[in-house]
Amino acid sequence: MPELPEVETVRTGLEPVMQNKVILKAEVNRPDLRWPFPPNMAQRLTGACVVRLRRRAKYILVDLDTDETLLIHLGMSGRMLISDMQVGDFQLKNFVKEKHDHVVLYMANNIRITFNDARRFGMMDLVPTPRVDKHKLLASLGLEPLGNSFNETYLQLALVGKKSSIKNVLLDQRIIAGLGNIYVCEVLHHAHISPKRRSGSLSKKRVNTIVPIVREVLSNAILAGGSSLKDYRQVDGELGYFQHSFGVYGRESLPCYTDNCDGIIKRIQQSGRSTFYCPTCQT
DNA sequence: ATGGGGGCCTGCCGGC
DNA sequence: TGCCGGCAGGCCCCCA
Repeated sequence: MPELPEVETVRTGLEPVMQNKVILKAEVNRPDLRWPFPPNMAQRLTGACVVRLRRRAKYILVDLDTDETLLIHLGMSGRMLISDMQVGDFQLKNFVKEKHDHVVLYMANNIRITFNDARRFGMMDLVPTPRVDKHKLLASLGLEPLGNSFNETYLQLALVGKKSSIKNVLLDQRIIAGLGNIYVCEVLHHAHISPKRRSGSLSKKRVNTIVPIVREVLSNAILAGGSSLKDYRQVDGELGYFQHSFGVYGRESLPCYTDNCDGIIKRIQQSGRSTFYCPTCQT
């Protein structure tokens, strides 16, 4: 699931239970996710105090007082679970481990944070904090869509002369970092632009409309995530899997929501991935 | 240089 | 009930 808004919601949810807290113990239950964990990850996390949590694109960055940063990506199915524990739980090992609980952090505030990822497309790495931006996976990321540098001129420049479809370009993390399959579909639906359009064929005027729509769609989703984020004690503590209602994604064969449009949502494949759009109002 | 497809994994759902 | 194909919100990597 996790695109930028979901990752931001997870970061927000983790902040109060991790920031300024010491990791008493880290448990690593397998050698890898998508890639091997860094050497001695458990030992390097143990005893570290979390200084702050940041987000870059779909990555969560946990800065530690050891001058290392824990880099986390949730992949397709990664989740963070927050749960209470009794003092000493981590020594007694008496809590129930669910399938795919790959990494467990026992925090000094008697809270346990569990990284669960069925498909294991996620990743974790430990890198020196000053060099985290140079990490192979972060180095080539494009602009944050909610940052100040992302503007009409930037997008025009990024699209000019491009032969690939506007959908694939908006999905390209080297250009805009954080949009995924769902929100690209949503953005293009709002902008009334066909996902099949060659990027270079869009007028400047139409390109310009995309920028505020990206901002709006993402910030609304973050707001929705934030408001669905209850106190972890009241729910199951699962972060990263709240359900939104989407305007076009997943609505194949249903009527288009656009005002005065009587179109029916269609689903096609682009670069092997599903695209949902309205052939009537998206041109 | 860039675009497209394969592959990584497991789970779930619908059809037969 | 069981099996099978298709699908899933990510992204690296290889090939043309």
